[in-house]
Amino acid sequence: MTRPVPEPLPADFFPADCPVPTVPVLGSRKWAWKIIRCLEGGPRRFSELRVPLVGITAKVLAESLRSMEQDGVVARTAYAENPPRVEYELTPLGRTLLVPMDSLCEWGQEHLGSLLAARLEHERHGG
Amino acid sequence: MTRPVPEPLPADFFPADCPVPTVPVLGSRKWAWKIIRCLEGGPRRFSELRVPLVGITAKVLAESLRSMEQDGVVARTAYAENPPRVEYELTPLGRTLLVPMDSLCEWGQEHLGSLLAARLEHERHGG
DNA sequence: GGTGCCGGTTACTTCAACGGTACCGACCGC
DNA sequence: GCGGTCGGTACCGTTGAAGTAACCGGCACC
Repeated sequence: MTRPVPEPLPADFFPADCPVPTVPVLGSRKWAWKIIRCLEGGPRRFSELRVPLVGITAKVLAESLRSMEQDGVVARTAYAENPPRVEYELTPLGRTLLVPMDSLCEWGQEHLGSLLAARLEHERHGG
Repeated sequence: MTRPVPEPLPADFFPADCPVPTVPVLGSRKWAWKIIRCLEGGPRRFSELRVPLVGITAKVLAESLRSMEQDGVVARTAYAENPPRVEYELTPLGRTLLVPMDSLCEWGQEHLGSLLAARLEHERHGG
């Protein structure tokens, strides 16, 4: 192994169209990925989503859905009925997210425990 | 098409050990994934990392590295030399993150443009 | 003794996401 | 007119990550 960091990293190591920022763009919302999972099986109503998303408030769910609608991954359909009915579903673009999400979930199943354990370890030691 | 949402989602749709929360746990730090990419090729020094991470400040880089060290994905080695030398590298656990990251990057290369375009679209109309 | 390098730290500010509570508008049945 | 359902909005506070700016200790070089 005579390959101990051959060359330094250049300032343009990340090109302008680099997809790495994808992760923080997508991952910043706490509930977004759970919502995507809930919509995987078909359209769901607002109050129907609140059942599996234990602990979410109406406000946060509405905010998350609006932002996902804005991103084009979720479609909102309001029916002029009474009582009101609103359905949310994944767009084709939203469905494409299932692939990387599965990959992340697979990682989580194998390694998330180690990571959280290490995090708790340091919390105990460092205070 | 007689399958329009057959059954409602149960309250325990997400099991306690569900890996979906992996995403916000990992994705919350803006620079973490870029740092991982920088360390992919081998150990790097603190100031060496600042070159490709255009715009990061020493404080944020130090914070990010500490938190990643705490999570067990990065290892820090300080050498008692002068001027001081500190090297950071991926742990085996950190290397396992390259797989889901590649998956997300692949998604980003195909679809991140659409998402950002949709986001800007709504900013113009609604903003 | 002054300057610079390296790898930081500290204090302060800003900002987005989250959480909690309260309330709304329409229409129904009583 | 009263309450209930559905799908929200308004207001307010908290938190955690990011950004800005200033400074530090140790040594080497001049």
